[in-house]
Amino acid sequence: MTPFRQRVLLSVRRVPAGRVATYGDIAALAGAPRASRAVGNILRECADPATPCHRIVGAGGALGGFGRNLQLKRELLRAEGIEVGLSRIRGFEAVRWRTRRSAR
DNA sequence: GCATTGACTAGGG
DNA sequence: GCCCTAGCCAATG
Repeated sequence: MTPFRQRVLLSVRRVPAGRVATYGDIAALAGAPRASRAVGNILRECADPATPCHRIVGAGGALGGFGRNLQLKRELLRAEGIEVGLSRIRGFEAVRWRTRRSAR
């Protein structure tokens, strides 16, 4: 478990239910605004049950990925009150989790 | 230490 | 709105 990875997972846990954050947001909270890609690699494992990795989406509301369970990701988000289109979050800006530091 | 990979992003066609 | 390209980063072999 590398320090960066811990910061990323920690940041993901800070996202409240019913809200979503982008890989870039998480990267920024973890201290590396440009490491959105690396964040994806870390979430790819998604081994920690305490980490709501399904709340992390791509910029602009793109679903992103979820391994072989992208379908599940949509259901989880939908269950939290987030409307998901074919490949996008509906009302993304409205449900996007924002804080002083996550705002670019 | 270099090369490859991937749940990314912004910009252009 | 979709496809491609070029940067960017951490993890892995």
